[in-house]
Amino acid sequence: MPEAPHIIVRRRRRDALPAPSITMHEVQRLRSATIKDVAERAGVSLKTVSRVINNEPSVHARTREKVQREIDALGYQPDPSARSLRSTRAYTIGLVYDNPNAHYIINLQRGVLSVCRSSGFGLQIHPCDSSSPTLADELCELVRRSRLAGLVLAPPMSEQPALIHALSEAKIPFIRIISARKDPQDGSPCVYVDDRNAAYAITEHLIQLGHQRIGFLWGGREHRSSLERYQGYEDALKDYGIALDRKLIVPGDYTFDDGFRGARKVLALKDRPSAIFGSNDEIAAGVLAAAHSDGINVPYELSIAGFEDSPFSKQSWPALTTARQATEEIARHAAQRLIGDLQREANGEPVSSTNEGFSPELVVRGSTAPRHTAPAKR
Amino acid sequence: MPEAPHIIVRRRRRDALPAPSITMHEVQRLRSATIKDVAERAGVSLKTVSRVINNEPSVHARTREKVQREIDALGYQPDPSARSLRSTRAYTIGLVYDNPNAHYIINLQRGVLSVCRSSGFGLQIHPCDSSSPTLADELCELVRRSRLAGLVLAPPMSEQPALIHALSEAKIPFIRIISARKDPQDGSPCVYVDDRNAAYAITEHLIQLGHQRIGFLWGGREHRSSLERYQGYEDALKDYGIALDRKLIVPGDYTFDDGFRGARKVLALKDRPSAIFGSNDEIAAGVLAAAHSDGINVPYELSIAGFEDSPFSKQSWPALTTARQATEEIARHAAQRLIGDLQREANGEPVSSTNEGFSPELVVRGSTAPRHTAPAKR
DNA sequence: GCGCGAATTGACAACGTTGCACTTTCCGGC
DNA sequence: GCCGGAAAGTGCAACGTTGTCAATTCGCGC
Repeated sequence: MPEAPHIIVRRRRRDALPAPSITMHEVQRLRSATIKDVAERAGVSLKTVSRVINNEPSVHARTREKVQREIDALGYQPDPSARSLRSTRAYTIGLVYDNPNAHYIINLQRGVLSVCRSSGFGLQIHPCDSSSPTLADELCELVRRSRLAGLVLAPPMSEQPALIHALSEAKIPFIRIISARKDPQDGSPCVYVDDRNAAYAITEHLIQLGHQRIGFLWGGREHRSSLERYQGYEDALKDYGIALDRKLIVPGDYTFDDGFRGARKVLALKDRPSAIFGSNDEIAAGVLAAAHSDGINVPYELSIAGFEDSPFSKQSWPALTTARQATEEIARHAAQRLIGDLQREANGEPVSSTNEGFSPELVVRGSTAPRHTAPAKR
Repeated sequence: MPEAPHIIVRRRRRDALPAPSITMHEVQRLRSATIKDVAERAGVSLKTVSRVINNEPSVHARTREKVQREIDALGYQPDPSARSLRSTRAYTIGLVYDNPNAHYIINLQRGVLSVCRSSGFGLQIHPCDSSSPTLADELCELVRRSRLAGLVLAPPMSEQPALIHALSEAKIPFIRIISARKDPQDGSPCVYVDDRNAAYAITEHLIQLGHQRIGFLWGGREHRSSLERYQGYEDALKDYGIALDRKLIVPGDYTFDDGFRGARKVLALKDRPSAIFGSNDEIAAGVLAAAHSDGINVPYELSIAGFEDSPFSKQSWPALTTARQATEEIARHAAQRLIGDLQREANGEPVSSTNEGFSPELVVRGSTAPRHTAPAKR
């Protein structure tokens, strides 16, 4: 009976709670599960459970599954303090983003958080200024101070070579979420999103509706995505044999105001476009406002497409045709990869070397229609 | 020699470092001092050092000084993991929210984060399901597991008496952000936002534009704010001697779809309203879409007002008249109050007893106009 | 069956701190 | 000089996890 004294101690602790007003059942629920609980229920040792939690090798598949079942059943989550006290490893990751867009960030957080929860990592959010010259120092300092195991970098930070280089130098593990057509294979791990392909699909959709003169409003150049989206647009025009008209292409940032201004500009042309592709939904919102304020009927006189599938695109009138980015899922995969690599590295296993890719998908809504449609009479 | 094995292990650990390139001195610096080191040098017990660190009483001034000298000499800093594993005090607060609206959440986070940064606290974000029956357990669990010093509760969690009661019972410090006309003085600390007053201002604005028949679309009843906003509406009608017409008042949730449906309903009335007040911007967006789809000109045939000043309200066409909530500032004050109270309590000082209040302010944009204006001709 | 290396699992200590229950010391009043 | 009680200080266990190393089981060729 080697366990007897231990059990007695546990009893004492529980009885020490304000007993009269709390039933045993409630106490059970208030107290969170530990490895010990899982181990007892699964009929294995503490260490084996620990192995399962940390994805360590040399656990039999059957055992692993049995343990995992109990972990799920109990809703067990490892205690970060205890973990980092005992091992030298850290169990919190950082999510680094600038603040382009609340909806995007929230989904990013959701995705990363869901992985963190299921793998027992903590999450530290870190909004920052992507244009700060001391950003690299700031992040190194953050990692050191908060004992972060690694970083998830959102655009545009993920696309700054100097920053990436500094983090590599400092041996800080990270995963980048970037806009790219295919796996860049540049040696640093990333999750890539094929904006170019999605922009192609949007442009193609407009062309197939009969549009030949399609305006394009750029997003900010600090975002790789703006170039990719432009290239998708260009690719489609080329494939369909439509000549590029520079006058229809306007630089700008990912903002409502630039969308408004850019739209005003191309709509003032003698031979104005019958469709405008805004590089994101906010730009498209600006285009929509410009059209409305000029009394141009959307979509009958002007088709408008955005990019991102933000809430705005569903709530505007007409609702925006756009490209849906599975931000939450992308974030989940990024976090998965980072944490997976961290664990594999800790176990001396080789880390993954191929990067995952996503492609946003075309969502057709009311803001695009065939060219030459008569405006609705009211 | 009960300690012998211990010492051997320590040695081994240190020797395991890449020895050739690191001098003993550097190893010392890499490994941070522990209480044990301080205690040995000061010639007192571990516990006494612990007392000094935590400013506990029952330490002789002479001893305290001696220990403090060694702490300074060694540059000792307590290990947060060990600390929070063993003790109850913590230096991280939690931000608890359901997910109504990305923009609101981001601002909440920003405000809380800015205070956390300046006061050396960590922040743990915790999105959750406000309707979960086990929410109270979940939060207690979260606090325990993540060693949180306290919680910032956003609506609607902040308005669930059962939850508040459970947290109080569990002696978990928290601050609530709630919708209330004035300091509720119910004993639990809060920051209150006078939605009623702001809704009054919006309704008054519509009335002053000449509107007499003003539709009102409710938000979700689980939010105290929806009641407050309704009451502000009612107050204004009463003050201006306008009879309440139940047919103009539609229940619903804080959603686009309910805004759309609600608007359709009141706009189908024989004597339809000339203005509609949606309880938030999302509802107002639905109203706007309904108006557009019915070919009703906004604002000339129908004025629309929202509440919240979300990005949508600036980007829609026409832009929405709304009430601006200084969410970030409110969050900042809430966090300030929580952390301030925690520190005061730890120092044995009295905690603050009066609550702070805010009132959103009217923002007039293009979606509201005087009644009887002729529609713009195009 | 048997032996043997590999795969799997387990026992135990240790991470750095604080809570608890003590013991020792100090001090004032008799 | 002794007593009693408060103040000061101590020792030990425990927090929940992982590292080390040893024990057990498995699979397979003979």
